[in-house]
Amino acid sequence: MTQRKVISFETIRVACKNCTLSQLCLPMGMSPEDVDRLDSIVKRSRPLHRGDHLFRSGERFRSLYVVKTGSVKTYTPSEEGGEQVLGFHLPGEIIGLDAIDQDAHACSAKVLETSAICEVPFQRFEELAASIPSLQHSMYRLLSKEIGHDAEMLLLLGKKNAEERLAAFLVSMSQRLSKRGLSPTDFYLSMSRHEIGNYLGLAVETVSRLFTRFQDEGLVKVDRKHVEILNLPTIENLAGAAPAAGSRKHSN
Amino acid sequence: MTQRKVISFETIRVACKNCTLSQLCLPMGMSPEDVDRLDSIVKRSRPLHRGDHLFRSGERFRSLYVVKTGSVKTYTPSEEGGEQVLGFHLPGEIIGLDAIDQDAHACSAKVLETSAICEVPFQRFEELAASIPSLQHSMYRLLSKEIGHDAEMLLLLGKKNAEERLAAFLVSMSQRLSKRGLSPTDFYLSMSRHEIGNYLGLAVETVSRLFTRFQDEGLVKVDRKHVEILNLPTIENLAGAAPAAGSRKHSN
DNA sequence: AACCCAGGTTGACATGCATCAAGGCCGATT
DNA sequence: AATCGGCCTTGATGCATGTCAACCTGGGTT
Repeated sequence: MTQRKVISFETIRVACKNCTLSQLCLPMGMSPEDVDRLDSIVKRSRPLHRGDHLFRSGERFRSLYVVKTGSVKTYTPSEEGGEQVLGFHLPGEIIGLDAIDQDAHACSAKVLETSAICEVPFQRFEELAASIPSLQHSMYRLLSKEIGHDAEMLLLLGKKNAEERLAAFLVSMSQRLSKRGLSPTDFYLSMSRHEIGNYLGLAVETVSRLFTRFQDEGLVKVDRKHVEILNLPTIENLAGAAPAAGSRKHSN
Repeated sequence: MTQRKVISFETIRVACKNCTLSQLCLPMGMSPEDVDRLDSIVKRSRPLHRGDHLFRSGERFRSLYVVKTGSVKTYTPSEEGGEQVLGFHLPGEIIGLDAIDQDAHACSAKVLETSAICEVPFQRFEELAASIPSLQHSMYRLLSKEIGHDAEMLLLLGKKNAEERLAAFLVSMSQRLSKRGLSPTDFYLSMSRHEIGNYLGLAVETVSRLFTRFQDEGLVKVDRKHVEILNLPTIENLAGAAPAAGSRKHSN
């Protein structure tokens, strides 16, 4: 986002310790020497473009990926062209954790917009982690956090109605972007309505109608991919567990 | 299940290396000495009973739990008594991985039937793992596997209809039980229809109707909690991604 | 500038499943 | 053995959301 005019190779290959994401990425209390060691195994490639794949389902697992700028979606391609979107990944977020177990990727990762991605060869990382307890623990937490996040999605898909799902989606985007120092109320969605619907278990048409409704209710202002959140508290309420009063739905 | 007539304390406190679950639990290639070290940190309690809690949402995270016999459900209790069932845990399966990140349990774990549970104090385990690479790697895989499993559930809740969900549930039970050396086609469900419905994002009534339908179609024989699977291949087909031909549902 | 087209919106309709309601079954309690 | 209560089943009905279809819109191409 904030980039110098002259983009030299050096600028792109900014070290972990200078990365704006370091506080998200690096475990607290890692010594400067350890950071250098970690730094030395991280690969940084030239920017990837919309449609590029980080990896595809079935490929051998080699590396984890960290989004530096841009965004990535992960999805499981199915037989006849259909797919299930598993998640959207914003700067500071890690991709590929689910592949450790089988030593192969079970999902594909596609870049949604021009993005900078760090690649972390897992085997080297694992060796490094073995000698840095705080890194080790950090890795456990990362994996654990992913599990916790998935549990939230389970609740969303299992118990929430369309309105609550889209509200939760907007809140999630808002929170994650603001954590990155970006505006929590004004942002661009890099994914299509189609992909949002797929992710939330809704039809495209439903997503579209809900955006319209939210706008009519003065909760947001939407223009194509540009979203301005006008009334975040109300949206947070909608997203929250509480189903509309009088509904017995899923109180089972 | 297969238990000696005289259940002495010694019998219950069977060491990891003699545990029938050891091949599920222990990473391949751990030396006997390392197994002993692991063994020494595992606590084994007297059997727990239906309704007992391993832990409750909000409690400080201290230990992981492994089901030896019986079954456990995890769930997130919500405001007004409602809950979302996150999973059912059978022998050999681990509980509590999601709590590492926040150092606190975000869900509760309740025993569904008389069960034997191993408790693994996490801090000690982490120290131990740091010095045993294969254990370390095994732990990563465990966490990763959990993430992969959650992704499957996401797909189930996001894209499958009621029939596919119940079929997938039956297939999952069948596979997991058979991996424990139990019958893949004849078993007892320790959870209620209510809990199954909650887990699958369906109303109790729908679950009940589907069991009836499956039985009418000759796929299963159901008597209360006792399930006999008569036509596993067909059920596997139902569970599989493929939605009924002609349906555009969720091909988005 | 005219065209094209993918993505998005909107309307009309269909349906799967939740909801509501009533009754049945079985184990527990006395 | 009679009573009770929890769990399960079955039937009737309604609604949220998927589906189908038509149109709109803006950006890219020639």
